[in-house]
Amino acid sequence: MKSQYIPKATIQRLALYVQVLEEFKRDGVEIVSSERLANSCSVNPSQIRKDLAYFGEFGVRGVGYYVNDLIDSVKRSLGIDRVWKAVLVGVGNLGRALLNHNEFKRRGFHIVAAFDCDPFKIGEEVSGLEVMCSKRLREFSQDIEIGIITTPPDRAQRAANHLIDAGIAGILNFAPTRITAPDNVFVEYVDFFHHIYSLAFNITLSQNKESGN
Amino acid sequence: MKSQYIPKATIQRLALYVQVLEEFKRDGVEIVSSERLANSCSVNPSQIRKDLAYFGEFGVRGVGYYVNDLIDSVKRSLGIDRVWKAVLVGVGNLGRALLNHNEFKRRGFHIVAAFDCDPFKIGEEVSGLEVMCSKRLREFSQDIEIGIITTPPDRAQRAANHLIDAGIAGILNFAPTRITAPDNVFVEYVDFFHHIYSLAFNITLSQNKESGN
DNA sequence: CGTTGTGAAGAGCTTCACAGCG
DNA sequence: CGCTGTGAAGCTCTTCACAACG
Repeated sequence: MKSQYIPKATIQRLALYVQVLEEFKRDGVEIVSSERLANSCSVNPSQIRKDLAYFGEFGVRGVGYYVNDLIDSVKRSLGIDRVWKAVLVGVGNLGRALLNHNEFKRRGFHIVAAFDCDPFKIGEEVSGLEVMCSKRLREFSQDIEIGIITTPPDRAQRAANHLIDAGIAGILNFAPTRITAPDNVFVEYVDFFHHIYSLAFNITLSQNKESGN
Repeated sequence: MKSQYIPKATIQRLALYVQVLEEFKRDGVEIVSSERLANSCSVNPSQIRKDLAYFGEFGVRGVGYYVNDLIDSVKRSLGIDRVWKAVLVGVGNLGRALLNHNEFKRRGFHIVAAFDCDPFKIGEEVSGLEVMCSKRLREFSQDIEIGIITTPPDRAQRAANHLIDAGIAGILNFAPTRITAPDNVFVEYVDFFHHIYSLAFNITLSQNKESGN
């Protein structure tokens, strides 16, 4: 198959598969069937086989998938089989928490610099990095691929502009606001309020259903 | 229209509309057309009109939508026109950052208690709340609707079990692992690594496209 | 024999196009 | 006249069902 167009939803699931497969690996599981993996991910087994088929034939008919090999294959498919260099803009509560979060390094995303425009924060050391003025971002042009925005919403676009000037390839935006970027810069939004709103909606709906009887 | 079944994707977009509409309001915009709102949200205008139609007729033909009224209507539709009581389990870096994050209160989600199973953390005060042993969660049964999990992955299921025992209605899970819960408990996952993986994939793909010519 | 890989069918979501209405 | 609300068309993604094959 090895098709060219891959659904966005497939990519999100692949990230989930990696997570679940790494738990299987930790537990000493060596082989999984699409059915077993599907149960752990709450998706349909065919879905998994189709998702994987976009990238190659990773399984063995009559047997299943070798967990270690499949982890490597999926990581390679996603492009996370190497180190990515990132910078963070906005050293507030959330920014600090992320800088101290070892998981980034463990998963191959190395945060190599931290920026903020608050003069009181500049020069401070957070998690081994000296906080620098956002205007110095351009000096890092050669070095960086992903920018992480953790500023307040009203400064997010300015942070994005600095990152774009520095030639960033992708932006992970934690600020609760839309940002605009040229087409060749990918933007992903992380906003847990959208998730909590979704909870509120579903709970409300189920409560109405109960009392509506 | 006021249909009964509402696509999951619609709910996610409604959360986005609220965000963008509140920015319009801040900027003094009083009326928006579906087209203008659509541009700001990067969606199709018909999509917006259809999404809203699931809940009622909020617009004025020939005019558009009154921003203030629409914010209220969408919030009411989502069930976020009232206060929700929440608790947080896992007072690590991320947990602390969330407890200090005023945005929760501002949006009507009041975190009324914080729990952790580490004896060194119990009794500590974080953002005005005394950290309590997770086993005491049941004492809050009457009072809580949403549980926020910010434990390490290996303790997430235990945290979830405590929350479920306490009769929680929904769980927002920040731990990078799946958790199981009965059908009447809604679970939402927040995992920014899925987003960063998605960036890595798209960047890799576009780079391959360039060099592949 | 059992599980993958995949074309075809089905479901669900998005967009179109225009009637309805202020 | 202009913009909303909506049935119908179009499209994408998911699921089924089974051939392929180790």
